[in-house]
Parts: sequence; structure tokens; C-alpha cells
Amino acid sequence: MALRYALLGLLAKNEATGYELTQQFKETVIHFWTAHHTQIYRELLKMEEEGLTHSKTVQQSDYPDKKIYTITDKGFAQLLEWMLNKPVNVPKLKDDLLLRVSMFHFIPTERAIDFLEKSKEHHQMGLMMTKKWQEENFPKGTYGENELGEYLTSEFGIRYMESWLSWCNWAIKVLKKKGES
Amino acid sequence: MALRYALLGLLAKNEATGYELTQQFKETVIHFWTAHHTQIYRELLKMEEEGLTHSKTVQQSDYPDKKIYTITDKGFAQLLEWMLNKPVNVPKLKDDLLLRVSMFHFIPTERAIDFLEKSKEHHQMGLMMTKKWQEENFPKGTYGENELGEYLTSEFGIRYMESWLSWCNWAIKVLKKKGES
DNA sequence: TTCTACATGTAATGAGTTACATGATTAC
DNA sequence: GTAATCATGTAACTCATTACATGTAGAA
Repeated sequence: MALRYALLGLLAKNEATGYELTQQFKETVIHFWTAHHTQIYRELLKMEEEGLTHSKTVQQSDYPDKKIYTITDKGFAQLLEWMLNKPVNVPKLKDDLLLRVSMFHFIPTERAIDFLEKSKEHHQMGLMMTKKWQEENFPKGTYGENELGEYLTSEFGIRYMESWLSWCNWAIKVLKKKGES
Repeated sequence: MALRYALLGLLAKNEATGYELTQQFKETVIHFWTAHHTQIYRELLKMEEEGLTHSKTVQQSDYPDKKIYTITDKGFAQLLEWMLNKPVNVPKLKDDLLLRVSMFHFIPTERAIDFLEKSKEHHQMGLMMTKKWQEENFPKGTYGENELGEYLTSEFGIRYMESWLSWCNWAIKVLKKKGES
């Protein structure tokens, strides 16, 4: 159910196509939610059936036609109702790498370090990109009226990746120390 | 597919019942994976059919009968094959609270602060419990042969919650500053 | 010539959630 | 007397993933 509120939240700020919403998921929502484009398109269709959104099709000459979605009053009302009155579910994480880390005692130490080094690269890249995005969108910590949420969650993303990297360095040290003995 | 490797990883350390595996998920695996008991029992049945695990039923007088699962050679081989040769999937997070944070511009500032305060309590409690668990299991950072993984991931959990709390305090400051103006 | 961006979707399968079911014992 | 612990599961449902499908334009 929550995917729909993520989408309504984005639409409450700006009208958008399914494609654009997918891009926004990759850029900003990724810090706390994930969804495939197939899921997004399906949810948008369902929400329109239920009158939470409204769409208009725009013909384009060079590119495929697109469908621009807007949120309806009913949609916004349901979004607020969810935000204020529905219980907050516990967070759910699925981290494939940490799952492997939890079994590092089964594989050679050098191989374990390799996993961590590769994962460091990913997080370093993600951190750089998010920092750049933050500087472009909130120079010197200034944010617009309807950008408060994005400002707070992008900072969360940055801190999360930084903490990840620091843990990773610590874990590599532990492994190297173990490798020596 | 990954749930099965999480279970095989635990069974490779000790034989266990579905119930015990569920408890272990709540205690240690929670830092990087989540699963309901119904899912765990289903997966255990499937794995036994495929010869990855083996079970014996133990009759008990005071308590219900229980089924103790052990990992087979085939199961351990598949676990290693997955660990060393399968691509590492990207981590997936679903955080209901951060989803709400991303829409804080739609609700009153005091209400937003309430959400964060309540969430701080949860993370503080989790942090305390994990620290206590770590001290009991790895006093002064000493871990056993087959405990390396748990040692590394529990430290991840602690750092994650600490970073969460620090972000939370920062976010509350931002909101209070906004509330003043 | 191969990849990426643009743009939207269906169908099949796999994973995860919720509600229900049973029933004794022990701690508050 | 109420809740929690022990212990295992089925059935129905919702949600998420993967593979497939289409087709143009511009950049490397």
C-alpha cells in the first residue's frame, strides 16, 4: 500500500509521467524506498481507477506519447489521512552484501576483503552523486517551501552512506588483523 | 531466493528448529534481512524437498513436538556456490517513517517533530539491546571461529542506529528552526 | 554499431503479509 | 485472568521481480 503514498507524495509536488516518477525514485526516493518501473505503471493505473489521480495523454512527434498524471483532491485527502492517522510500519531492509558478510567465516579472508572493497566503490560513487545533487538543489542548506522533505531525506542518504563507508573500513581492518594471525 | 541462503547460513553454524531460526532473525539477522515465521517454515519445507536440509522430529512431553533441521552437504555446497559466484544484488530498503519524512512539508511542524521523537525512542531501545547483546556475545571484541560474520554485522547494526539517531537530532533542529520563523 | 534516453506496458512467476488454527505452561 | 513462551503450519492475498514487447533519435 505504501508505494501508492510515495507516488502521491511526488505528484502532490508536481504533475509527472510514470517515466519521470521512475527517475525520481532513482534520484531521491532511493534513500528510503525502491520500486521497479513496472510496479509504478501498474500502481498509477490502479490509482486512476480509484479516482486518486487524473491523467492526460500528450502526443509527441519525435518521442513516444506520454501520460501526465496529476493528483486529485481525493488523492491528496487520502495521502494526508495516511500520513497523520495510519500506524508507522517497521522498516524493512534486504541487504545482499551484509547477508554475505554474516557468513564471512566460511570463505577465505582475501575474498571477504574483496567483497568489501567492491562495495566501498559503490557507496563512494553513490555518496558523491548525492552530495552533488544536494549542492545543486539546496545550495548552502537553503530549501524551498515544498522541498523540506527532500532536504531531510537526502541528508539521511548521505549520512547513511558515510556511516556505511566508515563501517566498511573498520571491517576491513578487522579482517586484515585476522589474516595476519 | 536469498532467504534460503540466510537460513542455510544459520544452519551451517548450528542445527535449529523453525522457531529458533525465527528468533535468530529477530536478534541478529534483523540488521540486514527481515522474514516472517510463515515464510521461514515454508522455505524450510521446500529446502528439505530439494535435499538441502534434513530434519528429525523430536517428541516433547510438556511442549509441542519440534522439528530440528540440519544442513546437508548439498546444502552447504549450494551456499558456498551462491556466496562466491552469484552477483551481489543491490540493497533494498522500505522505511515507512522516512517516507513520511519526505512529505513533512504537508503537515504541521510540531506533528513532524512528534514522528521523529517517537522514532528516536525505538532506535534508542534497539541500540541499547544490540549493544547489550554484543557485550554478552563478544566481550572486548573477542569472537569465536564461526562468529566473525555476526560480529561484523552486529557492529553494522549499532553504527546504523547511532547514525540514525544523530540524523534524527539534526532533523529535529532543522524543524525547530523552521518553526520559529 | 552499440548503447543510452525516451516512454509505456503485459504476463508469469516469486516473495512477503495477514488471518486463522491449536493448545499446554508459566509468569505477572 | 491475561499475556507471553513454546511450536508448527495452511490459505488467501498482495506486492515485487523478471522477461518480453515496441520503436525512434542521438551520442560514443
